[in-house]
Amino acid sequence: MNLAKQQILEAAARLFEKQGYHATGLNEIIRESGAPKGSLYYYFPEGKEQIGAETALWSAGQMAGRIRTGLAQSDDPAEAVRLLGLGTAEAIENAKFSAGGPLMMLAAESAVSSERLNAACREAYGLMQAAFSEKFSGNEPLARFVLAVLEGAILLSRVNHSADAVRQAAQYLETCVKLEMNKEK
Amino acid sequence: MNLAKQQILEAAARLFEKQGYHATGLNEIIRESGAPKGSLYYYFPEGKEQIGAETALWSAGQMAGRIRTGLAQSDDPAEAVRLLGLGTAEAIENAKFSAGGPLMMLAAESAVSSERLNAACREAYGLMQAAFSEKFSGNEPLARFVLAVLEGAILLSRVNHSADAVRQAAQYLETCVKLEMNKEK
DNA sequence: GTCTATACGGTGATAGAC
DNA sequence: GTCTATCACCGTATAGAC
Repeated sequence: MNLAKQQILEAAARLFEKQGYHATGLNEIIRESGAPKGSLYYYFPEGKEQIGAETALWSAGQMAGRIRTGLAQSDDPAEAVRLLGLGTAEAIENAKFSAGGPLMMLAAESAVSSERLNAACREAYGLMQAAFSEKFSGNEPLARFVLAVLEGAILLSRVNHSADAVRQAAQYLETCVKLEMNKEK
Repeated sequence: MNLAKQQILEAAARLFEKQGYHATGLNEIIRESGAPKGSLYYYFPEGKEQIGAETALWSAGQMAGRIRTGLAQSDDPAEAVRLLGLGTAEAIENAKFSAGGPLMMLAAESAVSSERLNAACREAYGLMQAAFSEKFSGNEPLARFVLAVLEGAILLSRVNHSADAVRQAAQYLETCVKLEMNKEK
């Protein structure tokens, strides 16, 4: 992918994550990106919605990678989830609670209003769910549950400016996953 | 509370829930509310932020009520949570996935940008957490966990236009709560 | 309490030069 | 590929009449 396009995408991701889709202006994205001002509509001819959609998918790819790395810390799926959660909590603190990636914002804001963005977000969450599902021997419902729990906990962490919700969720999740994975055998 | 003010608040709640805080204009709120156009800055002299903050708190009061009613369906906390979750899932379908109340949107969008809105959202979530905590003999961490799970599941339901995530979460949650409540005895 | 008019900045987007 | 000028529109907020 072209450098300027990539810069725009990453700047958009940061801004969407912090303040949301509608609160972020195109000018702001260009300013923050350092990319040439004329290149925005060159690389994203369909405008802001396209930027949102591509940001969602790109960011979900990143997140899926981090999830896989985090889950690789232990062979035991339940413990792996706990460790991933603890790592996420630390990341949230380092990011000063501008956390969870742009996907949460894009997903919430587009769910009812924008067909296209919504479709992209659905696919994006699918990528993340897949990263969990691999670790859970293909148990998709469990993967989706874990994903939902982490998203919810991250939301509360943003609001409370404290990663406690995520740390606690990690703890509870370990139990849930252990239980569910044993049931299968 | 004055009728016009109440109308504005409820219209704002609906719009914030559907499309978010920044995507909703003051004009739109007035149009939707049916309240006199001149009354907006009369009842909300501090403007949009005040509307957001009061909407968050009012809506959280409503939600806390619904949570209490839902949880009253069973004496067993674990089963009560499952029933509340199933009821929520149905409500989401009826609302055509414009779900979860305005609080989720307000919280996500204001977490980093607006000090005042963020404070209101924090308090609002506190009200909801309290409604759970009562049922869990004061177990605040568990209450917060359940709250986080439901918020996360609602987010995924919005994205996927399917209440499945909430139904499944309700199922998993019953197990979690049962486990945690037994541990205490 | 409510209304209208208005200020002023910002929005996403397009056209055409280079 | 990039820039600048410009578009029409919408945002929030205020002033002052009634």
